[in-house]
Amino acid sequence: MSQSSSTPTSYDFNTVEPKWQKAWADADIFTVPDVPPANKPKYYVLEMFPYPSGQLHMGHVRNYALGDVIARYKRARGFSVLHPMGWDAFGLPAENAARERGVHPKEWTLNNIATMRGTLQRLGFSLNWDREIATCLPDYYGKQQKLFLDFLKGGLVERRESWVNWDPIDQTVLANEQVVDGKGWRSGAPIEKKQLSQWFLKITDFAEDLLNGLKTLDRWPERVRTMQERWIGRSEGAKLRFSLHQPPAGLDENLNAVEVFTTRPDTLFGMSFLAIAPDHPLAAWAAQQNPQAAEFVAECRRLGTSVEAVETAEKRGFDTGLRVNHPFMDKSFPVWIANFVLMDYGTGALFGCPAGDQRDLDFAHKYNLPVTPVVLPAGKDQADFAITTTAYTGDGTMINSGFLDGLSTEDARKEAISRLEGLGIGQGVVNWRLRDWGISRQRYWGCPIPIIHCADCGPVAVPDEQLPVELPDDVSFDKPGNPLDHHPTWKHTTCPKCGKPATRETDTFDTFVDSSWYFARFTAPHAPTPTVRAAADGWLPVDQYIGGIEHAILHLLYARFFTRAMHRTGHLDVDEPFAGLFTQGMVSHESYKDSAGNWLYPEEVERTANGCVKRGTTEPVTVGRVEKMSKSKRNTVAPVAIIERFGADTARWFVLSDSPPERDMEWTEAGVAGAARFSQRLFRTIRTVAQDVPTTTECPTDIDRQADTLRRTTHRTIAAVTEALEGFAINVAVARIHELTSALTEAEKSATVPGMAFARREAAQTLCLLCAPMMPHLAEEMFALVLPSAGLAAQQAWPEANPELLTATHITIAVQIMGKLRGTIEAQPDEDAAAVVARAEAEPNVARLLEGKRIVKRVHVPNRIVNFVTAG
RNA sequence: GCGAACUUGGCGGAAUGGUAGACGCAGGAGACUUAAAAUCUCCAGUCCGUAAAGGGCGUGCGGGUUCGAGUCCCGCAGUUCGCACCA
Repeated sequence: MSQSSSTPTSYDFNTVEPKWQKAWADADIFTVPDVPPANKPKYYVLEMFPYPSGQLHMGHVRNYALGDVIARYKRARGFSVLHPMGWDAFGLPAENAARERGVHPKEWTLNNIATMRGTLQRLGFSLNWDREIATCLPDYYGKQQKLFLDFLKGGLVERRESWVNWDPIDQTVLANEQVVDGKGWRSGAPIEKKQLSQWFLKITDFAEDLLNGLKTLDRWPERVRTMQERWIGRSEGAKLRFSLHQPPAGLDENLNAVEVFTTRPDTLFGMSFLAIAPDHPLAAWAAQQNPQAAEFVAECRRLGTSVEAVETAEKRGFDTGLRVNHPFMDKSFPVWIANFVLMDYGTGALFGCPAGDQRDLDFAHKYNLPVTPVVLPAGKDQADFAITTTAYTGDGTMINSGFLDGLSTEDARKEAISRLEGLGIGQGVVNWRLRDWGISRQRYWGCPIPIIHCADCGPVAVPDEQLPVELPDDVSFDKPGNPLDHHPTWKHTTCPKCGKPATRETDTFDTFVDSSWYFARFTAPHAPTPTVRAAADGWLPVDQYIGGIEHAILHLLYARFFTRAMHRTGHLDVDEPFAGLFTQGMVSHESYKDSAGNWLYPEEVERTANGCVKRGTTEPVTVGRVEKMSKSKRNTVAPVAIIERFGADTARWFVLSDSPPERDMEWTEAGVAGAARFSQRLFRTIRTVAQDVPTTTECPTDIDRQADTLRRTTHRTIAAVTEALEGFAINVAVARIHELTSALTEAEKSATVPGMAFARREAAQTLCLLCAPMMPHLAEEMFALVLPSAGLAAQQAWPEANPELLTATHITIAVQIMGKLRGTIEAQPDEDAAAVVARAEAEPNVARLLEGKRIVKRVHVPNRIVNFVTAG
């Protein structure tokens, strides 16, 4: 069979994809101005920017394909769409590469960025590349330093001592997750707790606001809001001071009373001990006095970081011998150091009421401390009520509680607080689990903290005109510790205040700082100030943010905090950065092991009739579980390899096809092949229309029923795909496009009936535009065949469904008896109810089954069902 | 321990309280071909029945609401995720 047309016989993505990418770039259609145009509504689509680890992986492809669908769809719907991309480019892997392979972090990072940018561009994402930023470049991090100094002026920054995990070999601070079983993850050295002076951002200033703001985020997943709510952790209670019962001589006066936080001031009469954290100042004093106390404290610290210590959770304590006075009773109670008391929650001290708290009860049993029930549950008799193995934490009536006796738990709480306030030793307070954000890191590859330390003036802000404080390039990684600290000259400078010799802060920011405001920088990425108000206020908030659930708490909370802090310091005018949040699932794949138990890459495995073997051999391969793609399990598929074999559109189409975007999806060879097959079939179908039907075809007034049916399918598909895209049901949109494609292919058989030429052309043009958000290159190629003079598909308006064509020409109505399907009948849309019910009753099978039965009710739901309810 | 989500064919999944299983993958049968690939057509929850007609059973399990429940309510189980000694 000869193909006389100039169009190729199959869709050749290798030549087509670069062609359209160039056409988009030449037409400059993804660029938007810093200030959103007034004549169009704005829409800001943002995907979480990647860490430049080396290669783009499938998770990125899924994330960015999803975002691109939204961006292209919204553009077609008439929005001015901001869709930028950048790089979260500071971080430890670059330093590890430097130590392991001798590559400079900057070179390593910039090379990775170049590689990954290339892959993103080959995928044809509709990004505004002029806005690209990399957090490791002074142009970005210098503005971040400015923000920090403004926060400092605004009272949102504090310097204070704080406990850190110190790795004595690597000479660095480790995050909790880098400490494994009490040892450094790289060095294996036992980790020490050390106090360091660190910078803190006062996120707790906004605790209430961050909590309340969650209520306004109605386009966020419920579970993310719940996680943040718990993380912020508001609890109401009281703070009160217990004075020491005979304070020992020589004790610091500040330690003469111990302040505790409690949510249950009503249970004060059930107290049997006071417990303090091993890091509590009074514990430190006890440790000085008593070697056994010192030993206990040291042991708690050693176990504090290990996972099993938390899991085994045995309550242990050490009696200091000190005693405190009860605020309401003429009694005193022992002060214990207890391993389950956390220094960084509340005040680092609590009063133990064993009857009302399970932990306190376990502790009391272990050390033979008294248990006094103070809350009597409803329906229980005080005479035979006792607490044995389970504490009672619910509400009830107060007993054994002096002036609180007989009150409800609720009233007792209020009464106890008012008495404490009356005595001047306590008050009702709100306590937060959220703690201030320590941002100092002893690392090289991060944003330098713009502070100069002067012996006379203390820490001094670097003056604005000296920003950015740039990282030096000439650093060495041959010694442990922070290369900035070892650098021969970098840190030596003069004090901006007094002019005397001084040293720079050599700590850098936590990299979470970098990602806390990049969405704002994207609105004016080259401005000399961190933001430009008209740009930031015009584009923000991000209308749709898309990324992984793993950032549900920290990144999203920090970004919400930064936005408020930037608002307070005048850098922008919104409080919530992300109006809509979508969390997409992971990409997973089967895993494989050879007979020796080594992991194999998918391309090393071949499927045969008798199972899987190592490619080119007969060595059997064990097929393991479907798991998240990871380098360690080697169950990864490289996007570049897929693009080369199948094209960008096929890769995009497949990651969007089967699974709903919020769920995990499995990457399969068969699935990609199916996607590739579909793109070819779609192309052939559209090309056939382009060849068969002249572009000038008009809709004839007299149209055949088959043509009319195709038209209705087309318009119903428009409505269905639109609805699916609006609801992020991309897999459903894909299914509807499959259906219209099949209908159009089917229509080739009746190509000559009246009206079919027009119906086919309409369907073909519609298909091009409907699939354009997902397969933009193929869409352009097809669109150019169908409507050669109409310009780019990427610039067309989204198709509109004609309401008159949204109903089918005839409808199948289900006929039920007692809710069970017994037959179907055909009906006109909105046909008269009586006629439909009569026809339903006459349907042979229905009539047969209704014989001898009395119909007590006929339910008719127009265009849907008829249901006969019978009796007897 | 606390909290949340989820549970539908061999698989991924679809379904405003109204014909459960759309669409895809894998599978089966056939057409085309010397053959294969590609492509196309048809079949396909399960059981009874002759692959007909028809019927039974079916959305994790047990109840409930309703003319009608995958969908709403109550209880249970399982899976996954998050937080985890939070006073």
